[in-house]
Amino acid sequence: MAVTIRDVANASGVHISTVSRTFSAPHLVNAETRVRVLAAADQLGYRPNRAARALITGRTHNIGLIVADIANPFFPPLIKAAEAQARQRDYHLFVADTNEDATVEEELVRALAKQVDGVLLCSPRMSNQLIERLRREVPLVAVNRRVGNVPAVLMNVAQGARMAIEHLLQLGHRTIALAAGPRGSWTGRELRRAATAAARSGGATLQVFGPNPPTEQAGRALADSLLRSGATAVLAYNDLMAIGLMEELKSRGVQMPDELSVVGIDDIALSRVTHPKLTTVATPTSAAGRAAVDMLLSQDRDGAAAGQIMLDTTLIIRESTGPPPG
Amino acid sequence: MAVTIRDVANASGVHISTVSRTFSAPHLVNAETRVRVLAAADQLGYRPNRAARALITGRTHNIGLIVADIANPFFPPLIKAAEAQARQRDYHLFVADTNEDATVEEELVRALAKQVDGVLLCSPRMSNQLIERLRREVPLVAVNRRVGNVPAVLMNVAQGARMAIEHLLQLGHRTIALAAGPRGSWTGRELRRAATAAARSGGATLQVFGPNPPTEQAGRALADSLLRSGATAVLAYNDLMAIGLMEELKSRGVQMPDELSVVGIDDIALSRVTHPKLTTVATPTSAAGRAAVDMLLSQDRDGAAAGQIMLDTTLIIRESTGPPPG
DNA sequence: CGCGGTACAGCAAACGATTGCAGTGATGCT
DNA sequence: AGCATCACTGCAATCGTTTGCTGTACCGCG
Repeated sequence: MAVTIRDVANASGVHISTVSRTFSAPHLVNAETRVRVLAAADQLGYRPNRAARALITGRTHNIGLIVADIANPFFPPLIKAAEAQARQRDYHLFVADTNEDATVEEELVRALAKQVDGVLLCSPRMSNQLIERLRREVPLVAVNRRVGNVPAVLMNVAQGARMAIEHLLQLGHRTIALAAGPRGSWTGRELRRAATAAARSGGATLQVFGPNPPTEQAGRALADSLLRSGATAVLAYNDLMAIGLMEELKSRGVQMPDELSVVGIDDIALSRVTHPKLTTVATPTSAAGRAAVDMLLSQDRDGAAAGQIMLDTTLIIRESTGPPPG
Repeated sequence: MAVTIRDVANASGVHISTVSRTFSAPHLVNAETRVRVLAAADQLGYRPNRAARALITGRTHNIGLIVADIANPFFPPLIKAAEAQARQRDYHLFVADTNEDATVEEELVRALAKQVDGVLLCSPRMSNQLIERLRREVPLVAVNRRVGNVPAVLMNVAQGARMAIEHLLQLGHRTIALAAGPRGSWTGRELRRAATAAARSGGATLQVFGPNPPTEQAGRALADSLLRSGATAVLAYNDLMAIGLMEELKSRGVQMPDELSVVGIDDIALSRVTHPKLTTVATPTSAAGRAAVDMLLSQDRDGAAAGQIMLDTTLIIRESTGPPPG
């Protein structure tokens, strides 16, 4: 019932190999023949069967994208950009969600390995060791994680953290809290390292709270200890936590930024509509999605390792930061 | 280099067909042989090649999910639920984004048709006629769109609209505005029909503004005409528009809900953190994602049309609605 | 003892494409 | 004229599975 290469061959009076070549190596077939074949093909509505093609060429023209949580607003722009870029290169994108679970993550890579040409691992939670191992089974690009020389697209959160801390120092803050992210997050480690260094060199103390899941919920839960800590400003692992925290504080009547300054990371859409609007470090998620796809595909073609790239972040000052009280 | 069924056959001293049957029809192979094969298989790390399997069985165990805009916060929970449900049934999910473009939509269905067992069409923008035609080329489930007897998962926005309007009537509003959605949206038509009816039967007027793209931007742009219209309450096509509108109004110093009440639809995560918090009609997106996958797969098995299901919505009253001024 | 049945396991033909190789006619060069 | 070259096209093997059919050994039964 489906129209195959054979139908096209019959309809245009040539051998199937000629039809095949019309699509995959047009310069090898006579111009007249080519138009005849193409005419027949689109009159019949022929589309090459990708499974058959994959079987013989070994390339599926699919790529897998694995994220910790599709519903986390950080990811959709990345997914969107990756999908668009992939499609433009005639690739289709599998999307899979691990629910922040490292075990699921591994299983997913393995399950996908055979039916994709490569996998994009976004903010993976698994161990370095495992990533290096999986890399030998399937071409991989890590996003937001540096491990050995595994090809990676990184966002410069260290730089972002520095800018954020310097912004707070400049406002006069001397006791700053860091609402840390989940264990196993590369971004989280970078953040902590850079924030600590920046605070110290500015003569301030940085108090770390965590690890925490990267959720609004977790942000809420932090309100208590934060309030007791005496910190006058908080830098959160991501906007989601920052927003949760702000919600909780607001419900307790804490004025922001007058009583406490809050800075997030990511610049998700949400952060523009909170009250007060969130000061945050914007991460280039769309660019990262595109870059990751490009890196994966070029790696795939060359066989060569594709290196690692680091994308800059930007501090966006809105309304949730101000001078410390008193 | 990859391990195939042949390697497993060699390692366990049986014919490849026996290996194949060990996986796809275990009852046809002797218990002892079976354990031998399984042992060999997982020692070698064998995974059946889905392309080869697809080629002969005609079933890819993939399904396609097409949405208008991945970054629209309405969709990620739906995608997430669909992906989880699919995976549980041993299916993988292709995700594709149309950028709200009906032409891209059609092209995507066609491109995916050959390599999936079915397609989930979420809030499609294309014509009814086209949907019916495509349906003959590939199993389809429409989400948020009723067309003929195409299998569909619907959300009862009519009921939601009714509840919202009644809520506003009860508060005393008599001039209500509807910020309409995009042309070609089934949800939009339902909404308009139900809202108009509910308003009329409550003795109020409903003024329609639109069509508009379903974006924050569009909501912002509506502020002017809305303010001039004399309406004391607005029901928006979705939360995104409602939020955009609120942002714009806030920047002009309009107090909500005192001077104007706003109701959204969808209950996206954002709507809990705006100021004031948005009163909205919650749509069961996760349930819809799961249901759509189930419907697609059962349709696929039975060949029979799978019907249409309608999921209930809930009115969530928060802070953006109150009595009209004066 | 022979016959039918059962329970496995192997054989080989598909599925729909790609691709190295060989064949053909025409053309160019000497 | 003869030979090498070229441009094209056909042939057939191949990718990794599934599955209908055939073969074989064994069992129970009459």
